[in-house]
Amino acid sequence: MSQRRPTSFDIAELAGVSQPTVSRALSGNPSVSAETRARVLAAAAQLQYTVDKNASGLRRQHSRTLALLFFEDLSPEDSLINPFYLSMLGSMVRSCAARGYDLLISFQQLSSDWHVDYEDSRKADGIILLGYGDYLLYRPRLEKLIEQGTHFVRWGSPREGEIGTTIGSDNEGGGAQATAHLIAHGRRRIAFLGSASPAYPEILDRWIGYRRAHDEAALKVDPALTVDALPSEEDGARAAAALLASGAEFDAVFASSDLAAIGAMRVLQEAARRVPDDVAIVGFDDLAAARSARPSLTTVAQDAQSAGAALVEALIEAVERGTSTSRLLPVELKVRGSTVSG
Amino acid sequence: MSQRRPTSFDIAELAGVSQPTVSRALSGNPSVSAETRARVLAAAAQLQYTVDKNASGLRRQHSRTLALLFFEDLSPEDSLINPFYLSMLGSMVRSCAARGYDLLISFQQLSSDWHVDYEDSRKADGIILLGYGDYLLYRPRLEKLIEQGTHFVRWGSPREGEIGTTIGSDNEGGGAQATAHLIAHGRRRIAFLGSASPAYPEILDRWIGYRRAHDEAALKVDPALTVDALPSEEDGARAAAALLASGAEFDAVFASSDLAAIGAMRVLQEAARRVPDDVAIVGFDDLAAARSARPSLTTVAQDAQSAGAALVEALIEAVERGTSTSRLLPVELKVRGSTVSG
DNA sequence: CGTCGCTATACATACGTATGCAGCTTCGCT
DNA sequence: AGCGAAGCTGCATACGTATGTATAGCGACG
Repeated sequence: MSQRRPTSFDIAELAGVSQPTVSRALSGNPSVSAETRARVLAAAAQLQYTVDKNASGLRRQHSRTLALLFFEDLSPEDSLINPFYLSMLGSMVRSCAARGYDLLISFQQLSSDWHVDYEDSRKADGIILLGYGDYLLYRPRLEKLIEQGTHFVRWGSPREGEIGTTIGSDNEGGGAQATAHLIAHGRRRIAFLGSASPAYPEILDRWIGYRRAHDEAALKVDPALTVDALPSEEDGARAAAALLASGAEFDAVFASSDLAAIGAMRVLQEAARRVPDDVAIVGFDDLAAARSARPSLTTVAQDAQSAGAALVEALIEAVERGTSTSRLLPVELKVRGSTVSG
Repeated sequence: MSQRRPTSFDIAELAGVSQPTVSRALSGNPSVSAETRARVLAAAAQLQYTVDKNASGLRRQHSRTLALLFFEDLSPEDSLINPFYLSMLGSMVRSCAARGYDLLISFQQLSSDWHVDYEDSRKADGIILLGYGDYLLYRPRLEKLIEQGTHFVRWGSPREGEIGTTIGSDNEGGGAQATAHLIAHGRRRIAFLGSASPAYPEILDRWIGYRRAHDEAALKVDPALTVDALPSEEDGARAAAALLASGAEFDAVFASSDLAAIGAMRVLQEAARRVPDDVAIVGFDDLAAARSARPSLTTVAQDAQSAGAALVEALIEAVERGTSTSRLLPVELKVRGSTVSG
């Protein structure tokens, strides 16, 4: 019953033309007459013909496939991907589909050997890199990719001296906005939950924005109020606990991620600090969880839809035209219940 | 600088053997002597050779790639994938990698034409189907897949009369457990937020469990307490509002998904019903959001890790051996603050 | 000592497509 | 009418791999 699947030769025979003509007709080559094209299309439809992508890829030396590579330092086993990346997934898939590309997906431990051989093995024409992780571990891999001539685009912090094409949010601007918002509402001792280390450039940028807002308000940044926290609920909780234990005074928290903010909010509430009366909290990302937190979380929204689309567009541009440009995406402060009552 | 990538002929020349010997050596064919194999492997490593998967796939007529197909009725634009599916993603990717398969990812609107041509176009050897949607729309597509001889596995409700290989949680058992738990804590008027319609077999099964638990406790099910709700926060909120508006008395809610439960909890709290004192709430899925809800949400946990692995294993079995078996995965009730105080 | 059998390798080929090139037809221009 | 050009189409081929079949080498046994 299930016959051998039809090839372009079968279409050719049915349409009364040669196989090359079938190939040209289907690919929209203008040297095929309209009448012939119509016959070929009809035959193809009749036999439910689809191009064999293996053969096509072999012949054309590219696959019209992009590889999406998540990598994480943390959570080696349960590999919980950062929800923000996940929310990009939809728009990446849609953008790929709109451009006729497929999307291959994969995880890597940053600490692993990282044989990024999708492009090597011709399964993908280019790679989208997505992940938090120690930049000092990360950067040498990027250098190797460039050396190999691999097309890739990454989500990160586009700034001077960055390597490769980088798409990212305006982290510094977002950090400044968030902090300025807190200052405008009378907060003076604002803790930063994140890391001012160059190992995490995105978070560093948010911290730079935090500092800039202080400068602009002629306030001093107290180093005791900066506590390391990776973007996870557990780490945010841990950092908030450490902050409480340190005895430092603070009337606001700017967390470098929503997850950390939510973890911190839980710990602070359990310690009987009222949010936002005693402590105002701002996060970063605008995950769904930010909206459903109680109180709802004021946060700097990154536009995951645009981000995913921008990554795909940039990579396709790199693959097809060899050029590509880094981009900085705007962010937007969403004011909610964790900073203003009511 | 960036030379033409090496082929098996280059390896052959370097190792002083023929191209077929290279192919056999790399694929572990036992007819190659250990000494020759070692020479070939060394040459391959030296040139950083990787097999061209297009050529390999063309020759072998399969791609060692699986396609993952999300489809949704709802949210056509922002395409928010159900978080539970997303949490399967990790284990699916890992399982694929462990078996040497790649994973291709795609979305479909259930209402669209659904040209599932991944297998047709030889990009994938089989398809994993994941999604909520009206089963009456869904089933004809499955029949077509079977007719085409496509290998596929789907996440759903494995029961009598189901078509194709289906992996799913013990929804009926979970529904019964959740309901029995509420009954055991003295609740007598338990609302069900979901749908008792055959269009959503998983949800129907949860409702059947809900009814069975009532039967076993010699309680009557009040039809007025069953309210339609799709698995989304908005719909859960809407359903809870409808329930309140109906004036029906109830002292517990069993929501057929965590998202709906969280939406309902918010609405009930805003209506000054105390959780769990006035209303106990149980969800289904055990998303991360269930843990961070306030109060934390009692829920029936589905094991996303096992689920993803089981789907991949079943599909690979179908692809490689032509056999495959449906499986029912156990669930576990997680008791938290939304049903018991303290 | 010849032949058989086994092992390890080489030879030849097919998978299905896309494209450079050649050839044919038709038309227009002089 | 003759010639060139342009528009379509067919011919030949290459992409890189995997595998069926043939062959060479070698030891063993009658």
